Amino acid sequence: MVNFQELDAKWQQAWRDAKLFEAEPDKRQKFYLTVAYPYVSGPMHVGHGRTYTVPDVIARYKRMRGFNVLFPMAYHFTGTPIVGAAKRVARREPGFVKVLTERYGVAESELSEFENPHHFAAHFARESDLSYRKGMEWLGYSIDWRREFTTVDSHYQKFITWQYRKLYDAGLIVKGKHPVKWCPRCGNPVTDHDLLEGEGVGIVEFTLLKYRAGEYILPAATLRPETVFGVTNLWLNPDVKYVSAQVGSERWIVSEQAVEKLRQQGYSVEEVSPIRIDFSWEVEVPLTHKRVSILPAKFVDPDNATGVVGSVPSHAPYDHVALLELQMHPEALKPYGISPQGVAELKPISLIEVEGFGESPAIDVVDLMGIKTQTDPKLEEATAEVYRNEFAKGRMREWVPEYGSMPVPRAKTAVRDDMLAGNEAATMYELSAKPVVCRCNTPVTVKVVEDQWFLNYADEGWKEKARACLARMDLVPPETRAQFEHTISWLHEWPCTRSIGMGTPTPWDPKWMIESLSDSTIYMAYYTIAHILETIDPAKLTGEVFDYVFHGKGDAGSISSATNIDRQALEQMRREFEYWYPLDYRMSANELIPNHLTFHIFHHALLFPDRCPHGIVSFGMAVLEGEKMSSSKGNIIAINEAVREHGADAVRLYLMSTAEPWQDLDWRASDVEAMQRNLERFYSLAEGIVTPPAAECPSFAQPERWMLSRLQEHVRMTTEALDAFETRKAAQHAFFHLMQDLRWYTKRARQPEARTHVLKRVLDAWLRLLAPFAPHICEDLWEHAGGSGFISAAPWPKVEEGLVDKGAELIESYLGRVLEDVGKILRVTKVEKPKRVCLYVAQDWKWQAYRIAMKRVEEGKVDFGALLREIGEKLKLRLHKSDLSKFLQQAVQELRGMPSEELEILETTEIDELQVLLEAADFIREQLRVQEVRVFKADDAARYDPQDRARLAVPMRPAIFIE
RNA sequence: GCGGGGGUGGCCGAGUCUGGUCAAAGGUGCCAGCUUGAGGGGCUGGUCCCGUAGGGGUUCGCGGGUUCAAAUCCCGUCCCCCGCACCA
Repeated sequence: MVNFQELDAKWQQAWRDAKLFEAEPDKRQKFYLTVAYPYVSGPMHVGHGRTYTVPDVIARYKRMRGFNVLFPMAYHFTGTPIVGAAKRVARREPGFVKVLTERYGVAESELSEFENPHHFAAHFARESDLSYRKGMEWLGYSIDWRREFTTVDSHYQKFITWQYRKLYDAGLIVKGKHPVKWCPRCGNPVTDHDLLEGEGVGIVEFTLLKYRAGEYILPAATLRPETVFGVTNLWLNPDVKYVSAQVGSERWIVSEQAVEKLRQQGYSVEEVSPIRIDFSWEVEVPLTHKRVSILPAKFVDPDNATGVVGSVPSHAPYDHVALLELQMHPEALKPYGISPQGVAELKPISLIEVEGFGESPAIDVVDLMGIKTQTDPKLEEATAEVYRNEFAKGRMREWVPEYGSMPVPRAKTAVRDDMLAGNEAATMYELSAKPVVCRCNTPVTVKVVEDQWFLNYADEGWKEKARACLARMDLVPPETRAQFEHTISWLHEWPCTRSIGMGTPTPWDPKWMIESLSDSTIYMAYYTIAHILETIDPAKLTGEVFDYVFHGKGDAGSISSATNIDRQALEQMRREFEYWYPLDYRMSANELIPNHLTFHIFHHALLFPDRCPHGIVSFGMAVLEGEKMSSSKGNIIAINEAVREHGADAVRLYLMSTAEPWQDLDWRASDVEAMQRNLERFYSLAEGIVTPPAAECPSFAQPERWMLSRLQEHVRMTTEALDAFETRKAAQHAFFHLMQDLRWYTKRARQPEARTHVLKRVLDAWLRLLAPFAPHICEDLWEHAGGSGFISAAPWPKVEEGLVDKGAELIESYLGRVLEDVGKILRVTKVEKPKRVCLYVAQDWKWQAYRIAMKRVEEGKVDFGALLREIGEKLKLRLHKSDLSKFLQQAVQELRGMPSEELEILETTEIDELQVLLEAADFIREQLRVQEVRVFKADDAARYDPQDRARLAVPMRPAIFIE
């Protein structure tokens, strides 16, 4: 049994000692690839294992192809989740603490240190046995660790400062306001990680339509401003406490609960006093200036927006049902002094037409769902149904002034914008669902943050640059291009600063931090100089330094004297950057295309216009036994545990051979175990090949020619696959398919010396093909086999065209088919122990006729009669026309179904069936476990053929007789 | 809804662009035989249905079409997954 753990450690140490992966600029062609650095909010799990093994395999492959490869790694600390996790420790949340202590091996006594986010992050980045650094080392990644950094290092912060100064100076950063989820008690914005309840809840924008009633304004909240043309009345809830308040220069009436929310959203709200609603008021609808009455409705929720709602019964199920109830129970109106007659006369006004619905979609849906009261919970669903259909398929009706026949989405924004412009409306944000509760147990609200900074991805000039960059890029898989293009068009202002979390202070407004996605767009450039920067006092890293290194501005001498940085260090950085950049391939998750990866393109297009990245490889997701993983809940397989159990190479090979990088990967423990066994088998097989002394090179027989030809095929396929990042396909050829061919060969081989020679030759190439996937085992076997140096630095095998032998392959598949046919017969006839197998190969005239037919088939249409005549004349056959015709019919049909490639091989190969079968007779006998195999020509008068089978013989298909 | 991707044998998945070698690679699971100190490992064979001669039948979400020929091309239809932002 192999001790993989020992073997892994041995070679990892050897690589370290040899500084094998420390990349320095030199004369060779470079290959620079990066993968998204990990966000370290927990241990490295098998999903990360896949993500980071792919670039390592590619890096190792490219190195063997002779490239000078740079593969660096860093850690992302920026943002809030790590801070959030530290807070959870500080609160000693039982579930979270349990995961940390029981699952992730954090000692109880250390917990207090984990209240510090830096400690928390550093622990999972480097310290823990489950950390990324250890995981990557244990997996044997060929990373240049000298360039490692974290995004909160002061050197990195200087780099981000430079980047954002540049963007700011380019006028691509704009100021604005935007709504965030906010915890009033913590006084902070909150993210999903900070929530006790309400994960994934969004923020929706309400338009407040200003209904006028004398001196008052009743701001009715709606998600659908375009329906203002269908308003029949206003709803207020008689059980709700309303207040009047001075909002700017206006006097608003809103629910008590709305006051604080309005304030948080930037409204000045003063002189708040309770007010009794007088339901006899009439109000004036904005835009249409129609006068409508106020009616009581229980469904109006004071906690939702303003607690004032306009009624559009034709298009809002709630409104329709509430109105219906009032019309059926006029007595309910009495306490409010409302005339039942007026209510009875209210009719829904239809203003949107929707295919597949009648006059009023709301009424249709309510009827269909059998909803009777405004407290029916099904109303939510009905509302969603109506909104969805109207938004997707609806058009404004012809009669609607100005907006007539407009599609609903356009009318919606047009009406809103026009009303806002005319001060007939205002905007208010609200959570899309409730409750949303902060971890401090306080309900979350929406706050409008003022003077937020945005990256202006809406800038057309910038978009154009990004598009130009994208157009030159290689995207893997190519289908992602549409997604990138779409994202570039659709992306607009992105809030790039935050008030909480870790990160770099915004250079011109240090109370803000650069947000985490925004500080991870060009760090690939940073890697090129990271190890040199480390030797420099960060205080000296002015903008001029980076201008020189990245843009070649100024000269090293004057910058050196201005900053006191060693001139050589400056020049070296410039050299490194010029050598390595642009980046060759960037790898990341495909779910990041809509932000991270597209930002990456935008920022490069602007800051490194001449050094745009060459390509992006987008990865699929990873799941665990079909289930999603979550590190905060602990239901993950830590990659380090898997490596300890199965060895690095089994894990690597498993991850690479199960799915292509862009496909989703499902980690299945039982399959990983199987892979480990496969590798053990491989190891002992290889040892068996290595051990015997090398044999002289005798002449090759058919099995040898076949094996060496197959090897070339696998070399070719593996190479092509890796060039296309198809790790799965590559692994299939480099491991499984080659293994299978080798099994066949060992059965087929007859001469021991040739066998030893060929096996050693195959293994030499095989180890190198497999080295990117299973580097530890391959190093070990390489050493045993007497290979020179590290296999990690050995040249990649080349296809030896001279060994490609399609004829030998044809013969071997012919043999395989004969064997299969005999096997089939044995099975069907249930003959247990056959005594004798006789094979009859087609007589010469059949072959001659076959070859003529082959030519005609290759030319295209076959005139059967002409073919029959041609053959008759040429061969001067003395046999029944019907025999020839029958044979030809079958032959032509078979030939027609043959792919042209195979037809060509068949045509150019002289194959002597009799000879082939005679030589393979022993082999066939062994395989079928029969006593005797006899081979005849079908027209051999002396043949043994008691059942006259021989007449069935066809070229490439001998007749068979079994006793 | 918008944008992107996908539905293949017990399971995972290749094959689809460029129609024919496709009853459909490979892995895994299951069954049988051999091997071995073992029910563990290795090796060999089988694994849609029927068949005592290499054959036939029915299959690649569903329905239709094009073609000598369709898992592959076209039309329709159902279902699943991912992203839709201020979050890594």
